[in-house]
Amino acid sequence: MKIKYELIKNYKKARLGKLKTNYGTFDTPMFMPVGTLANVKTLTPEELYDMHSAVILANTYHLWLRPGEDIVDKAGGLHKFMNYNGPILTDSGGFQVFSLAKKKDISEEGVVFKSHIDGKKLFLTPELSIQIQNKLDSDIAMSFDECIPYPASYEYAKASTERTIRWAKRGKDVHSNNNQSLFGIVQGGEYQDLREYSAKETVKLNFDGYSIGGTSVGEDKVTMYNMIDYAIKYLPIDKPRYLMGVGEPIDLLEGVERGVDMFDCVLPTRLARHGNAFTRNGRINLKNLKYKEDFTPIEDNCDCYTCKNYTKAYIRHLITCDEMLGGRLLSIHNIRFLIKEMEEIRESIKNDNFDKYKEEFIRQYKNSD
RNA sequence: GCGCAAUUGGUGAAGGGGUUAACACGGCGGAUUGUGGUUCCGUUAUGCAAGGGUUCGAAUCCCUUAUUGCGCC
Repeated sequence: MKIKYELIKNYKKARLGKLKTNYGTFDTPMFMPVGTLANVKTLTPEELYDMHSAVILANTYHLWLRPGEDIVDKAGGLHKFMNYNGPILTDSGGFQVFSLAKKKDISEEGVVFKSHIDGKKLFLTPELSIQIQNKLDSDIAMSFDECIPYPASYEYAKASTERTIRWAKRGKDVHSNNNQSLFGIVQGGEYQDLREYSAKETVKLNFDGYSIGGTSVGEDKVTMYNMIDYAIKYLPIDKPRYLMGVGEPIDLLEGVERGVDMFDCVLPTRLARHGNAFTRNGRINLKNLKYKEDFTPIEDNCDCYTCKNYTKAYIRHLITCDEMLGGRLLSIHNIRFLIKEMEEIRESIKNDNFDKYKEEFIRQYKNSD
């Protein structure tokens, strides 16, 4: 079956909902950790369940190159391949074309670009992206889009946005996995009328959910929040809304306030590997000398495995020595931090005090040390 | 005891009279938003074994001392 979204409650524009999938039912708004190469870097599925993580995000482009969608198919699909019994969303590869192809040639048909592994010439089309995702057998597939750089001229953004809509239709036409839902992606750059146009045209194609893409590509916060506002009012209330690639603690609050249901971001795991941890008082860098003899947990009242068992001084030691356990322990903490934040956000919506929760969270987060 | 050579930061070192002592590693700090796990950026010797001298100018030349290495009695 496809996913089903049920809107439970509104608090102004913020939404409380339930997302029913073949791998369980989950509350929204939610945060989804990124597992590009069929794993959330350094973590096991059991560890993800323990921190109440639900959906994870894997990547079409990366799995297409290695190991190849046929291998995953032979394994019995992505869930069996990676031993994950929660819902999986696959990104389409559109963002990778934007982020890691130095030379790319975008045409109506698709994108020609070079493999980041061996430089081999690749050609990815909307149809191919969907076909690969069908084989990967994720629960949610994403349309193949072009992520517009920032800044971009109006003419470029308009042409690209219109093409992304044609690509969305082409992908939908070949989509053939009845156990997989398909989301459309709103683009439009920073332009209000293009965001509106993109949202309306994408909705006409009748997807199972809608994403807001093309954010967090170098624009300032105000511009990013505007990008959400411009588009989200044209999205149907009975379908999930997913803000792609956004995951700073404050951005989650800003997104929820505007009506976003789902977020994903590499930040908690990437920051972890570089020694950074989220705390209620802002981000800290465990590499800092001041933690050398700090034998307290990252956060005293955090319920994660890391905080219940390890000290800052020990994690600093691991990170300093480039030991993988350091990145693992910090990944556990950082993901749990965002998931816990979402739990509290949902609770605050339920209790009609989201505004107050948001204000208090931001006040504390920015008042670091 | 005599002769020869060496001594530059936390480390490996470049520079053999011209001004701010190269580069690398390490250290310290920052960045990171649909992940190219090894990335990027900033900073880090007011000082060249110590002292004295020559010179407009010395890590670079000279002298003394110390330490280290090699060779010879």
